[in-house]
Parts: sequence; structure tokens; C-alpha cells
Amino acid sequence: MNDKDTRTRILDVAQDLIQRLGVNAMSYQHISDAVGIRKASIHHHFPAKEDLVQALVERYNGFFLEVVDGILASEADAPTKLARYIGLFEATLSESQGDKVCLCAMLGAELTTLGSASAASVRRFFAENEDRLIVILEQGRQEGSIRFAGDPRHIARMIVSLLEGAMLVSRTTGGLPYLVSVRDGLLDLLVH
Amino acid sequence: MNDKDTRTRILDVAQDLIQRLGVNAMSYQHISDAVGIRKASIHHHFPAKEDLVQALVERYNGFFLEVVDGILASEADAPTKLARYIGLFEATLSESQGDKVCLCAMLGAELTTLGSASAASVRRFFAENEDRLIVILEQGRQEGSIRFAGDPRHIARMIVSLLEGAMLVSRTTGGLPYLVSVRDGLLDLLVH
DNA sequence: GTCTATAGCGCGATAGAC
DNA sequence: GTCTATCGCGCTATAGAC
Repeated sequence: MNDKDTRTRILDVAQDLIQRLGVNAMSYQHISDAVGIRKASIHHHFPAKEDLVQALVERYNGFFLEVVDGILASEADAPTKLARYIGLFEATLSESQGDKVCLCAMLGAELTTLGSASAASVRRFFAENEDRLIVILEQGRQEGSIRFAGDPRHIARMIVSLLEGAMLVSRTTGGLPYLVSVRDGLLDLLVH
Repeated sequence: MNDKDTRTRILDVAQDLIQRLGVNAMSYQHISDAVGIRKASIHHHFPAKEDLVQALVERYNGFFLEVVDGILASEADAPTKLARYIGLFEATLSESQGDKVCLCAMLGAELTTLGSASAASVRRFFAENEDRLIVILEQGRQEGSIRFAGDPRHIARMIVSLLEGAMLVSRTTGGLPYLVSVRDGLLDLLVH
């Protein structure tokens, strides 16, 4: 872990803190304590807090969407791809014993306190996920494995909202089992 | 508006600020500016910030659940009740031109920075909504107006998560129209 | 690239007069 | 119940030595 460069270690720690506490409760002092360098050194890498947040969302978008594209490119049927996609959110909740939410769910909540560049990146995260879910849904409709009547975009938006919301609610109520029951509710309606 | 007592005006302003900015970006100074009294006077009504937040969630729970109980008690069929229920969330987004989210969505995001009493009240908000949605879903299943296969609790949790999440995502992308498309996605799957 | 030191501000909270 | 005044702290950010 300590063989990563300092910039990466700062980003890792900052992301963890934001996912647990939110942007406005996270501070350079917290990062300083966790990484083991002084506050001023963090400012060398990220002059202003907004620079740090912006770099963080961009990195997160890149990582996350790359994994999603891997799921899209696989040979599986649509319900399997959807289950794997949902698994990404389950993994976030599991890795933290239930007190981390999706970075963009947190930033979406605190959106009005963000700089405009960061806000735009959060917006892009949701839009890109929506587009990829539409691909899965259309595959499912074509192969007859997923059933819905109307616009796939509506269903895709529903799924994005559902997963982001489920992470927030899960953290108050039951952790991972709650998210699993939300997943089961969705699959109940979508795959039958 | 100014004929309300000071305590109520403080709560009104604080709720508006939290729904827009979050708990950790809202301050006694902001409230002071908006209400027109000094910071020290706010501390007279709510000695600590946690007291204010706790009173706010309790009041919100009372107001919100009373309205929901009114919907449950009406004579309408289940899809109509569900549409009215979703309308409560649409109203929040509309009244603020799209930059206010459900109080408990915001507090759910910042949950780990809340006092334990406030956190418990947020938890109760989600649980009470879940219970009431189950009543609507069972009515719909019985009258044949709503179709789902499995546990109504799963569907209810899905709907709670979906609405809380949709408010966050709507704020980044398109405001009310986004929330409407999420609603249409849900009804597409549930009522057919 | 990391450090010490510090500026300058806003925060929650309290004391005590009126 | 509201005020003035203030305390002590943590915050973001900067200057300048090493």
C-alpha cells in the first residue's frame, strides 16, 4: 500500500473519507492523519479542496465505467450482466461493513456545495451509467430474458436511482441484506 | 410567515438549508441571517446543533407520515394511492426549482456525522414509509391492479430507495422531468 | 516534495446584561 | 427571549526554509 505514490495514497484516503462522512465533513487534517504527511504537503498535490474532489470523481468515473464496460463486453445474458452490475454496489457496501456509499451518491447529496467542474463530473457518472444500462435492457428485451413495456431509458433511470438510493437507505437499515432485498424486488419485476 | 413563533421559523429555515446544502454545510450563522435574529438566540431554542437536527427530523416524520396516512385512508385504488405518494416527492423537487431533496435522503447521506438520536429518527422514517407502501401494494395485489410475484416488502424497499435516490440524481440531471421518467419506469413494471 | 509556522476565517457554544 | 461580546477550535490556504 505504501509503495503507491503519495498522490494516489491521498486520493485513496480522501475517497474513503468522503464515502463515509461526506465532502463537507472530510478535511485535509483527516487525510494528513491517515496518510502520514502534513497538511501543507497535501496542498502541494491538490492546491484547493475542489481540485482534490474533481480529481477524485474523474478517477472514480474511469475505474467504475471500465468495470461496467467489461460486464457489457462479456458473453452472458442480460439478467446475468444486470446481476453483476448490481454486484458492484453490493461490493462497496460489503467492503466497508456497511458504512460507505457510492462516491457519486454522496456527492449528489452535497451537490450544491461542489464546484461546477465536480458537479458536472457527477452528472456525467449518472448519465454514463444510464446509457450502459440501456444497452443491457435492450439486449434483455431482444433475447426475451427481461420484460418491460415502455422506454428503456425510463427503466435505466429507475435502476440508477434505485441503486444510489438503496446505498443510503441500506446504511440506516440492515446494511447489505437491505440492498439485497431491493435487488430482489427489482428482479421480481423485471425478470419473470 | 413572520406571525409564526421564532422556534418554528428557525426550524423552517434550517430545514430548507439542510435540504439544499446538507447538515454539515448549514450553520447557525446562515439561520441567523435568514430569520433575522442573532446566533445566540438560536442557541436559546436549540442549545446544540444536534438538538436542532433531532427536532427537525421528528417534525418532518410527523408531517410526512400524516399526509401518507391520509392517502392510505382515502377510497382510491392502489395505483392512484401510489401515484399520490410519489407526488409528495415530486412536490419537494418542484417547490424548490429542483435543488431541494427529501430531508431524510440528505440526512441518510450524512448519517455517520449525525448524533445517534437523529440517526434513529432517519431510520424510522424509512421503516415507516416501507410499512405504508406494503399496505398499498397488498391492496393492489388483492384488487388485481398491481402485479408482482414475491415479497411485498422487497418491492416496498425498492420504491423507497428509488424515490430517495431519484431526488439526488434528479438534482444533477434534468430536475423534475428526470423524477417523472423514474416514476414512469416504476409504473411500467408494476402496473400492467 | 515535505516540512514548520501562521494567517485569516467561520464554526459551535457560553457568559452575562437587558 | 434577545442581545453583545467573546472563547477556543478546526478549517482552507499560503509563505518560505530545507
